[in-house]
Formats: sequence, C-alpha cells, structure tokens
Amino acid sequence: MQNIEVAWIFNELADLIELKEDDFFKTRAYRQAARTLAHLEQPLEELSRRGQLSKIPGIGRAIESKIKEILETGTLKKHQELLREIPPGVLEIKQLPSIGPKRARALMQELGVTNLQDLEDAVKDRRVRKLKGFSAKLEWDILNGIEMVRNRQGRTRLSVAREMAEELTSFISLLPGVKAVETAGSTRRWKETVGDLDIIAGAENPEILLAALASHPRVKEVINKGDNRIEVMTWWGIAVDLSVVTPAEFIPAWHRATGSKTHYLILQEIAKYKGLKLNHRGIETQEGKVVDLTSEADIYRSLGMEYIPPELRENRGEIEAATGQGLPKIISGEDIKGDLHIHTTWSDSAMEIKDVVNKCLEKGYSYAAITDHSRSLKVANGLELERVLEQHQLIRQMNTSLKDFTLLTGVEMDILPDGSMDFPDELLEQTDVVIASVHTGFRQSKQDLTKRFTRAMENPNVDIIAHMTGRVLGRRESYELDVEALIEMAAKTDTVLEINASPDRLDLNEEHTRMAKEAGAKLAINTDAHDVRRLDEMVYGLSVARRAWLAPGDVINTLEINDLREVLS
DNA sequence: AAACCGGGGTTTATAGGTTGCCAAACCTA
Repeated sequence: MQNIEVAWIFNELADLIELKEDDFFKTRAYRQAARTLAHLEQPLEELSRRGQLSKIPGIGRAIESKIKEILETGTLKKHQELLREIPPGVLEIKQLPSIGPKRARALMQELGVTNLQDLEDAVKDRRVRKLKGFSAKLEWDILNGIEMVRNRQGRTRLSVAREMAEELTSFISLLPGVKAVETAGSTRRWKETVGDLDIIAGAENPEILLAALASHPRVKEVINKGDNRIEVMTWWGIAVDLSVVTPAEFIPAWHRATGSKTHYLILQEIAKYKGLKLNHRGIETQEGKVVDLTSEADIYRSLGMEYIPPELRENRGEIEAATGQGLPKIISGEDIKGDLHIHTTWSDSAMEIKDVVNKCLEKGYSYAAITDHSRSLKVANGLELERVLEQHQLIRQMNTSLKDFTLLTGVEMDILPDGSMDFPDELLEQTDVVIASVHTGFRQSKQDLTKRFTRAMENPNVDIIAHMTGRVLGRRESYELDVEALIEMAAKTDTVLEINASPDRLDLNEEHTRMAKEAGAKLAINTDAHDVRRLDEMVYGLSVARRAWLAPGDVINTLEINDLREVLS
C-alpha cells in the first residue's frame, strides 16, 4: 500500500462525509490528513511499524487507527460503508466544475441522480434548472463538465503511467528467465497523457510472466490473455499491455512498440527503399540475412541515420534531421542547474527552506529560488509584505554560509484581476526571481486575461510568467487567452515563460513551447514543488522541452549562476 | 476529528472574489 493510496481513501472519506452530513470539522480533518500523508517522504508502513504515526501533525488517535486498518486490510470499513450509502457516481458529480457537495446532494436527493449519465439525462430534460440553487447557465456548465470528464476517460497522466511502469517492470525483471523488460509506447515517448501502458519483455517462457502479472497486487482484472500477451486493468485505472517476445527479438519488438506509429511506418519505408525489411523481428537484407541488433541505435544506423531518442519519434522532422544534417543538441537532465519556482512552509508548502537546499544539493543543482505566494492569495497563506522582507533577509543570510550553491530570493506574485501587481516595484526591484502568475478571475474574457498578462510582462521587474494557460490535466481547461500574442510579447519584453513541470499541469504544453522557441522567447523549466519529492518532477518539464526540441540555450535554468543573474537583472 | 489544557471539555471557522442569484455555493494553492 503506497502513501498516496492511503491518502486517496481519506480524501474520498472527506468527500463522502461532506456529501452525507456536512460535518465541517471532520471533513477538514480528513482532508488535511490526506494532504499530509500524500506529502510524507517515508512510507506509512515504516512509520506504523515504528509507532510514529501519531507524531505526524494532524494525525490523532482516530485517524491513526484508520491508517493501521488500511495498511493491514487494504480497505477501510467506514469508507466502504459510506460508499454503499453514496454511490461512487455522486463523487464524480461532485468533481464537476461548479458542483460542490451541496449541489451534488440536491441532485441526488431531489432528482435521484447518482451518476454522470443520469445527470446528463436530467439536464437534457431540463429538470436540473428547476432545482433551488441551479439555473439554465449551470446546466450548460454541467454538460461541458461531463464532456471534459468523458474526454479524459481512458487517458492517464504521464507520471502515474511512469510510476506504474517502474513498479511493474522491476517486478517482472525479477521473474525467472527474464532477459530484458522495458516500457514502450507513449509512456516511453513521454507524452503528457497515455492511453495504456505498454511493456515488452524478452523471455523464453511467456506463461510465467503473464501469470505473474495477472496476480500482481496492482491488478484489478484481466481483460485479455493470449499465449504471449496479456492485457490487464490496474486499480489505478490504467490498463497495462504486456507482450513477451524471445530475447533475440526483444530490441526490434521494443523499438516497434515504442512508436509512434507514423514514425515507425516511415522507418519501414526507408528500410524498403534500402532493400531491407524492418519489423518486430528485426532487420533483414534482401538475401534474407538478419542484421545483428544489440541496441536501438543499431536499427537507426542500419537505416543510415543517427539514433533518435524516444521523445522525438513523432514524425515531426526528426527522421529528415537524423538522416541529413543531424539532430540538434536537445536539452537533457544534466543541463539543468537549478529550480526557480519552489514553495516553502512560509506559504503553503510542506518544505522548510533548509529542506529545499538539501534536496537541491543532492540533485547536483547549483542554485534554487524560493518563490512563495504573494499576499492576495489567502488560501495559500500568501506572504504579507513584511514577511517577504523577513524571508528574503533570512535567505540572504543563509546564502552566505552556503558553498558552491546560491539560494535566490523570489516571489510567485499574483497578477490581480484588475491587472495590477500584488507587490510594489520597490520590493520587486530587490528580489532575485520575480514570477508573476494568475490564480483568480479565471473566467474573465480572453481580452481581459491577455491584457493582464501583458501588463505583467511590461513590468521590467517581472522575470518569469508561471503556468500561463492555467490548465490542469483532466480537471480544468486553460483559460481564454491569446497565447500567440503573449508569446510574442514575452519575446519582445524579455520575459521568460515557464514550463511548469508538475505532471498535473505541464504548462506551457509542448505545442506552446515550440511556438515560444520559434518566437525567440526564453523559457524556464520549474517544478513549482510543494514538497521534497516533487522537486524530482523536473523530468516531466524536461520531457515537454525535449518533445519541443528545445536546446539548452533556450532554457535559462541551464545557465551558470552569474549568467543567470545577468538574465534576471 | 485534532489540538489544547488539564486530565474531560472546549475550540477550531484559509479569505476574498465570482457567479448569477438577489443568498448561497463554489473556487483558488
């Protein structure tokens, strides 16, 4: 049982209680506990064994015994009982935009609506608008929300897919007779969401692997099973497709399963043109001789081209480049010198400043910026002016005792609904990293929102615009924004655009990132981390950058500290 | 339900804006 799974049960418990009886304090207690558990670094199993659960703030006797119950049995009785009273469909309804516990409860009690389909029918019959607290406009919002949910169905965020992939491949690698096992498909190509998880294994006896996966604790049910292939559904809602091939065929099969489909089709055509045959068994010459393949690079070499990393295999010019003048140098993990968007306990994060420093040193960074929320963002405990000054003074002081590492002062400042900045220029001028972003007034017109960002960019003290389009994958569409105009403006005003690395956001997305590069705007890849583990999410931001063909020179946090200071000044 | 102070009972209430109604529900990290 992973911490996040335990946290998820408490979150759902909070939702259920909110729907049932609206006990504010109980709901809040569960929700805070869920949040705390999700942010923990150590596994709950370990903390429980050492009797340290109740030492966690926000975990008292009742929640402690519930955690133990979950760890021992895998489920929570109270949670199961409530789920019998309140169908899971109601929870889905509550997740819709503009629907909270009160409206979800009204729909259930007044109309007997307990799932999304019922709700859609009720809206189409115009029964919903008649309820107290609802309206025709709200019916419209509901339909849009249902559509968004349906669109995301079957798609999983990359981070979930990759975690699952890591767990399952390391499990499979330990099975008898396994010579190789790797993740393929869009997960390996680092697409922002994936349909299902493709795993390829090389082994002589497929049955052992198929049976082992079928009975793995993460697996909920077997969808399909053949002689050397199995498709299963996991508890995490992502389907896994495992193919077992002979060890000799592993490399070509893995390569084909990685895709993308069009990339592979073109490679096959090139092979044919060269008198070769490329398929999942390998490369054959016209005379029927099999080309020896010890790596994917051998495949590309045989076709007369440079090795193409998985992130680029989308038929967006990579084949031409790899055949001709060569692929450009693309940014990679070693290029990143620091993280410029990090929150601490001063606002709404679980990290102390010293935790940030330690983790960043561990990651080999040479700098980091502390950028807590500004005063207007009350929900996130945004810092008042005096507290920012106090924090910055502390940071400067801490910085003097650090060797080969620079701690930068910063803020993530709200661009207020009227377009003004949340902090005065006098403060911004003496702050190393000024990030500006929007957290309120999402539903303003395209024109107004675009103007708000433009005003921020025009302020010479603003260095970076964070998560500009505001999308949250599967939960919230980006706001109405003239992204192209803003990218132009960023280039013109030397404002850096952030690629927010959080796998929930990935904002800018890869398309906008490409546009930014073309327009000559500079980018920064930041985690926006609120706990220590999420400082590791830099890889997801990097994947966006790589898929957009960014070079190290396009990204400011590849610079050495002195050059970075130059850019920020 | 947790945390607190005292050893069981009390306190806790993100805040401010938006929506689309004329109040309450919802939303934001």
